[in-house]
Amino acid sequence: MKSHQTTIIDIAQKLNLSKSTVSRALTGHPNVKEETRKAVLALAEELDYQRNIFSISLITNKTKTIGIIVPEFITSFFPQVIIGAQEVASQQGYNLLVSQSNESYETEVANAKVMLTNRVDGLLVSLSKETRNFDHLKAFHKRGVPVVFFNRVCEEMMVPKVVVDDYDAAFKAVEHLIQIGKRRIAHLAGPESLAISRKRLNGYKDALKKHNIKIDEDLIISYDLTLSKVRIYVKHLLDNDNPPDALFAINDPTAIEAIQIIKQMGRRIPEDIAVVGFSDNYASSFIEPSLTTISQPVKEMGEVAMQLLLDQVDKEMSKWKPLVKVLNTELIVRNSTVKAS
Amino acid sequence: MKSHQTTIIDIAQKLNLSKSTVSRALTGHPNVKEETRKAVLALAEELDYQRNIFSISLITNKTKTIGIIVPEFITSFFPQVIIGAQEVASQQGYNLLVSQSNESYETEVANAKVMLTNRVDGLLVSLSKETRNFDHLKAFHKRGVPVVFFNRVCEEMMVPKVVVDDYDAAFKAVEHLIQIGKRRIAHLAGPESLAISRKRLNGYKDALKKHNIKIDEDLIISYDLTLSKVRIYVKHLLDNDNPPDALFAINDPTAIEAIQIIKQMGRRIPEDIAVVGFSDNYASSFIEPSLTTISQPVKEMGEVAMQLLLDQVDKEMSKWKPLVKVLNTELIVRNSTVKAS
DNA sequence: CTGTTAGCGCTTTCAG
DNA sequence: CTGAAAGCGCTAACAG
Repeated sequence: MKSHQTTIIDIAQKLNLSKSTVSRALTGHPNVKEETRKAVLALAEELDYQRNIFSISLITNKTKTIGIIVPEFITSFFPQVIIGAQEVASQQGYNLLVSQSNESYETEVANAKVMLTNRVDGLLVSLSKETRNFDHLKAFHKRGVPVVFFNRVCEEMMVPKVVVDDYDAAFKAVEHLIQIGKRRIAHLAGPESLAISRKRLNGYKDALKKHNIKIDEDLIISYDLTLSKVRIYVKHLLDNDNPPDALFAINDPTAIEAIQIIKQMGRRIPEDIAVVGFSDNYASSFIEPSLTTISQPVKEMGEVAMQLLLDQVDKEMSKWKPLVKVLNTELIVRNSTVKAS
Repeated sequence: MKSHQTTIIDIAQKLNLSKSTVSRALTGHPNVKEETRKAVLALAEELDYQRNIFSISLITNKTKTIGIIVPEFITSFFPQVIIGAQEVASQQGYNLLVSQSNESYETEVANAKVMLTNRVDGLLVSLSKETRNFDHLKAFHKRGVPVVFFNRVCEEMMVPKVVVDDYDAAFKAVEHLIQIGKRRIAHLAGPESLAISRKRLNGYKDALKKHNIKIDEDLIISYDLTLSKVRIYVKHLLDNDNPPDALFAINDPTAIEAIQIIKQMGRRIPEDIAVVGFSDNYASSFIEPSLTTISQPVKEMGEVAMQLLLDQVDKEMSKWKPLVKVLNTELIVRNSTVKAS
């Protein structure tokens, strides 16, 4: 005795109606006698009828589902973006298929394939740190499925993107360090493959230039975001004849890791070395000392990205516009640079 | 010029074969001449053919998709469970449809509906703090879709569950506080609707009983997990003639919040008041003082839950077994109870 | 307002 | 080994 799903046919038979009439009643088509409609709706309710999404998708070639691929959701950044995206999507009748690449290119490709197989109507992506080839994402365009990037964007694809002004934010962060009197400012940078790494690095460099501080390449360390490696770099920087008096980290998890190591090494923050992060993660306000950082409007980022994407869905490809939205950032000054009095 | 998806018919025509033969070649059916198979596979590759999942689901009534509903993914707990679940699922050819209830009963119901509409083959759930009615989940059973709970389980449904021994873990935590000399131990408990709240509360009480400490109901505060309210309760507890000398919090986010407030109030941790949490979140090791807590095998929880679920999928309902797996916990002693020497 | 018919793309008998 | 035909559940013309 297998459980049978109620179908339109079941309802049609019991009510002695044609399938099409039942279908019309169920979909709110005008040409149905009020009485008939009520009878159908009542029976549908009673039998717990549920439209079969597959037959509909088979006909319409639409799924009302948006895919989203993020690098990770251990730190609070991406989850909050997802919350924003989720909200906008469900308002407009779309579901979200969420997956995480785990910062691996291979997994990202696999995820993309799943999205393609499940025929998402659109795709939201923030790239893994390893991604340098974008064929798996271009495949969506070949199929007429719009793609929108956020945070970690692909520069070679002309599609909508939602970012913050990473250059400007980094500039602000470093200038802040200079203003509190720091001169030897180190930068723990991200991998060059990511545009955000390059932009933040440029902001760092230009802030130094503006204040006539010579750029010391020894103070710039580019790493692959594997947190366990931060220890090596921080030790390398501090166990030096001429150690830095400040550290600008590519992101908050890196900064938090660095702070712990600096403390273990017995240096004072911010007196010996000030620290600035990027993104204002959940933990950044209560690590000790609390972390000065750049806050990004995370939820808004998800909302805007989803809206940009939904604006493309259902439009012809030729009408797609590669809009780039730049959201505002804010420097949050905390104890890792300026001690509370 | 709309983009046309390659179909079996396209391939059949170009190769002058029947649809069925192409289909057989594509699905690895034995009765196909090697030569034919190769030709089909080659052309499929060339034309970037992709099986239409809807027609298949329409026939098989399966989606190879598992749904998972969690209360939130801001703290690191649930994301890590999801990672474990994801891994097991994809190994066995299943995709994951992730959604979060945001601790709201209504949203959980809406999410469940989405899962039902998308015809997931199985559902993994950790309940929202508000959920007291389970009709939206029982609906899955009516449709022959298996459900497995983890962490926040539903006691009235006889389905597989993956939990830790919350009673025992709480007992261990409180006994640890007693062993370091604490006697007035407060408990910031979770809402009564959640079984984990009740079990941890019982563990707390029984540990006190075992050591002949009278239970003081004034020291037990049950709250709804809204972090912003922790301030009120901690103040209430400490601004007292006879304040507690220890606090056992229902979970780590609560404990972390409490620690910050206790510090702001100028009390010393652990001398004046020791703090213990539950779950070993990402931030717990680096808050200051670092948090003594109960660690749960989060990733394993996801893996086991998914395996239990997949064991039901494809089996007849009559053969489902409501296994309950209890995973091991470990007390992690850190500076919030015992100062590092 | 209602019924009939023809598919959406695929798998699965049943015949060779 | 291959082909023809039926049909999964629904919608969308086309006729009344």
